Amino acid sequence: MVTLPATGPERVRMSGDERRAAILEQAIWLVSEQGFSGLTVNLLARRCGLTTAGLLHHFESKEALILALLDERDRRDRTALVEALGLTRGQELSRSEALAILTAIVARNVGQPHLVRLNAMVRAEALVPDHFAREYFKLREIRVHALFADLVRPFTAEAESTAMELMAMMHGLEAQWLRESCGFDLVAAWTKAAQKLLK
Amino acid sequence: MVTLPATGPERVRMSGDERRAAILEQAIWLVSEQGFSGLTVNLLARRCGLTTAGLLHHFESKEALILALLDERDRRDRTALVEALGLTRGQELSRSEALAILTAIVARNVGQPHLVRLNAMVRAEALVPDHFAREYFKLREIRVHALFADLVRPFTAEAESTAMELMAMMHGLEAQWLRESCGFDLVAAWTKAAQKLLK
DNA sequence: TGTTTTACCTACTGCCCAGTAAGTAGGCTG
DNA sequence: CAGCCTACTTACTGGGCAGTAGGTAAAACA
Repeated sequence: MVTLPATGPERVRMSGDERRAAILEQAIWLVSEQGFSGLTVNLLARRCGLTTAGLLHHFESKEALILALLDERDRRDRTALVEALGLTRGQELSRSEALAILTAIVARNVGQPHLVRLNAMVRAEALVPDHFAREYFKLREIRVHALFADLVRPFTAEAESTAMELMAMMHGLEAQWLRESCGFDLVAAWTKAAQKLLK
Repeated sequence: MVTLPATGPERVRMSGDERRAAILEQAIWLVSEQGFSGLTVNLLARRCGLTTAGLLHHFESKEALILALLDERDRRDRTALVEALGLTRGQELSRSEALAILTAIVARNVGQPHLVRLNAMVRAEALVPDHFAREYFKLREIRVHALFADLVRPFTAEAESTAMELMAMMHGLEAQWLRESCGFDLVAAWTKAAQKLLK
């Protein structure tokens, strides 16, 4: 292996937790820039100022790293969701309150297109029948589906199908927005679309 | 390279065109089964009963092969679309006629999930900023967008945004359908959703 | 202060990758 | 039947890949 010299003099020694966090942060950027198949252990290691072996000291395999990556992204997402739901926890929401929450989620995503891209790309990659992350996404979508359904149930007869439509629309619009290099107002497009779905 | 022996006695010699078609057919299956990164020249060659070198006699590089693959898929899709549009060419469509056409497109896709998966996976992969297929998908989505907009213009004030919503919903629902292993009635879900969007 | 733990390195392995060079053999055309 | 075109082969190359073995030195702890 072409173990390039680690970034020379300014080599840093971090604690395990710090280093792992730094690696995951870089990994998120790398996947979003280069795609899933563009994530190589050596490249990621170099970006972190490490060697391959140094990186693999913290994650025992590439697959383990990717699963940790997904968890990390998920954790951030969940945090944001909880914030968006915020004070309204457990209440019966009105149509416009639900719409506001859904829009807040999308609005947050607008601020971090690299995370949205990461998500979109790995989610698609995981469509491969025996993909190791397939189950992960299946479960995740079930959770989000349940959340959306709860959100709209108070004022919608068909909460299940509406939730599915909202998810499909959100993912679909986000993908188009990424394809057009964030060149249109995603929040506006989403709000307009979501209103049609929330009848 | 581990050039495995080509399939022994039943080795077939085809004409260039036949062989190229056979290779593309196999490639479509392979990508849809293994993902984009699962497409290796050697594996594809073996599935076609060829060696790596034999395959590369027909496509000068892997990238050229993939672009040919996209064109092939596109060609099939367009053929289907023309069929769906069929007799209605150039007419002003009613809302229910437009819905019928949109549903026909989805209904056709239900019959070939491997093509849908191929499409979804490569489209996501092409979100990478400098991906060689990025421009391809950008143009393609513009074309489909224009087509959908024309379809709904006669009875919709906001044809542009509605077309975008339809595309997003179609892709989003198809992705969920694939993730759930074709485990729900995609056409029904689509029809219900499209009706909400066509106001 | 001596011992242990751990972050990280150098140096390496074996594998698979896309692609090439040079030759063989089957089918078509003169 | 002669010669050519082309489909396809064997055999190879250089490079990148994930992962490993074994060592070094800094921090943490006794």
